[in-house]
Amino acid sequence: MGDRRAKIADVALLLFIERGYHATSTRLIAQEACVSEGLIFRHYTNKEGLLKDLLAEGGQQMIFEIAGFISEHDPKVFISSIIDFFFDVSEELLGYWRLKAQLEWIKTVWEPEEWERILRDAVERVFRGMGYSKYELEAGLLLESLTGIRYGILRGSVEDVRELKALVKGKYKVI
Amino acid sequence: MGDRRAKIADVALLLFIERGYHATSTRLIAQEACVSEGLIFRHYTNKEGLLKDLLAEGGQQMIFEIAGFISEHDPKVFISSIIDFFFDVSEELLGYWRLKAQLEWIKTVWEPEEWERILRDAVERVFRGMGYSKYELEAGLLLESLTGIRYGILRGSVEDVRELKALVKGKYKVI
Amino acid sequence: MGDRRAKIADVALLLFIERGYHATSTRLIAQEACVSEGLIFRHYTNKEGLLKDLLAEGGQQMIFEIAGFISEHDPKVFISSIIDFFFDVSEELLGYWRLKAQLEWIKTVWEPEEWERILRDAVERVFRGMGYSKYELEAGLLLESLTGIRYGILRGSVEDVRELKALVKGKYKVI
Amino acid sequence: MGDRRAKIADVALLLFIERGYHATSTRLIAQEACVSEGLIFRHYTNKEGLLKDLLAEGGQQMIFEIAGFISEHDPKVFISSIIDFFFDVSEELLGYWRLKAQLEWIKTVWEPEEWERILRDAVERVFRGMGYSKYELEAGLLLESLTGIRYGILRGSVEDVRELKALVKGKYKVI
DNA sequence: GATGAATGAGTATTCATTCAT
DNA sequence: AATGAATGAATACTCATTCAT
Repeated sequence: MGDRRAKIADVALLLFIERGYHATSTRLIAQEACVSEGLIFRHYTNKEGLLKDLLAEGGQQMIFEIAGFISEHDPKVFISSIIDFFFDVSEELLGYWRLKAQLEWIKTVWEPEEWERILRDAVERVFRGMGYSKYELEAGLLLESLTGIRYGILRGSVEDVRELKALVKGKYKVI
Repeated sequence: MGDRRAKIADVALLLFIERGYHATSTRLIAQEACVSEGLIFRHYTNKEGLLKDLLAEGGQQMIFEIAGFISEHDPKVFISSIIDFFFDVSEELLGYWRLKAQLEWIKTVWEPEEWERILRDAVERVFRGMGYSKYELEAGLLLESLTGIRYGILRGSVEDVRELKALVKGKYKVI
Repeated sequence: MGDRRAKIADVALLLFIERGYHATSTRLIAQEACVSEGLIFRHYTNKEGLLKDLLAEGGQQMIFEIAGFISEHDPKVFISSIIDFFFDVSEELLGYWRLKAQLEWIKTVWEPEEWERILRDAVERVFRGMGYSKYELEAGLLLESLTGIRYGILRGSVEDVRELKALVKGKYKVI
Repeated sequence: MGDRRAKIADVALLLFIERGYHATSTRLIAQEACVSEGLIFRHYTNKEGLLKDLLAEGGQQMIFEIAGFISEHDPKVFISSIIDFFFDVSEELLGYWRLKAQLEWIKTVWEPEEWERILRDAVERVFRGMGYSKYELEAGLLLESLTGIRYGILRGSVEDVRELKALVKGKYKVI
């Protein structure tokens, strides 16, 4: 009953995160999703196809979230928003982040996702607008630092997320 | 000739990084190391044992590198050193970083390595010594940001490493 | 549109010949015939049932072709006709021949088809009528040789079919 | 104990003949050969590799058998020998013949084996030496007919092999 | 220490077939 | 008559690991 394809995707995301993509067998996915193993391959060409689908969907949601503040004109509001974006990991996208984090290190050459390029462009534009001469460097620093923090949050090594966010916003004088 | 065990370890590290731990077969390791597959299991109980050994050895080297600045009393020198530590990835430890990055996201519960605890303690101590009231938060911010930057360096998303380091040192007024 | 059953049969025959019976999936048949996979099993109980149907239909056509000369009384005309029959593979029966050739070697015990028995009986009768003492042997020689030639034609190892036919007819003095 | 690789090859040949290449699973081969399924793939890259090996080995034996009469100068002896070659299927090569017969019809484009080319060249040379103007045609007729007869023998449709051979030799006046 | 043949459990994927619609 | 989602068993092949030598 209902959408088995979605069920497969949900279960797969969960398992990929827990055990890693390679360590998760299609048999396990099928068992946990209560479907036959064959059904996975009717809905997705490949195990890799299933993975890519998961990543693509997450990427789309990411772009949607970013769209909310990307055209903000007030630099202070923009920077505050982007800090929120990295600190407040929505339940929905939590899986995507973890999956991405896991896969990023396997392929030798890393290719930024679309949303990452969009974000970097926007941050650079804002910093240039604020008169920074080294706006690219400043953008890089902000984004890499925020990414590091987000990884810390995902990993659980950041104890007080709210306070840390306040600290970062303070450094950028946007609170 | 000579130390086949070391050859196995070297090759394994390289392959684990390139293709991922799970996607690297012991057969491939043996082939690339020009030894028999059986020999791997004479030197290491397991494929997992080989992995753990690699991580442990890297961790030891990490502690050794940290030891160079951990007891530094001058806060400025200390902070400058820790920034150097994260920015200047020694050729030798590059593999360890990549391997760690890859594996960090598979286990659900993340356990900090010994060197990570040592480092955090030291940073907190220094910040407290400098009179920061929220020294733990400041330590967290520095470490997560630097980790993010290091990941950025590893994956190639930081264009000008030297300039970025100068920028960070400038922010902490240690240059 | 119209006769989907026939469409399935046509496509199946083609694919069985090209790729072999076992290497042809019902899915592929369905795709190429532009019908759903399920429909195959409405019209034929089995994949094997489909195969048997194809063979049976070919066998019937074979009998029909043979009927044209089987009751010929003049031995010269009869022999000439049977040589024509083996040399001039009608477009329609080409698929049947190929399919038969392919399957003949899989079952350990080979059972001659009805048309093969009819043919052998007729040839033996004619040779006996011509006064051959070893008419069975002569019939066997003619039929096995012609079968060999037909296989040669099918696989393309006979370069000049027309000339070879003339040669054979000459040997039997029926030209 | 002993040569498991040879055991695998023997069993595989037998099964391929009985049930057909595609209908024979590697699992079955392993079971019948009393080895693990994995071992097949240590000795042969592929199931197809195993098949090719079988065919290649048979082809080599074929060339060896042909070598016995290929340089015969007396046309009568040569023709007599080649007829023997097709009529007296050695126990050892029986499997090869059946396997070849089975596979010949699956691939669309048929490529003659080395021994087939050697044989055809030799027969043409002999017929030319005998003064036949259409020596190529005569060679083709002999070879295709003999192939047909051999298939008949393999299939069991030739009742008295010895007598048929005498009949053929008589036609070519080599007895 | 070192080999390489051997294994058995496991892998992703495909198969013919069924069945509710 | 016709579909297409769904299945479970089977497929070729790979894996980490063992063990006699």
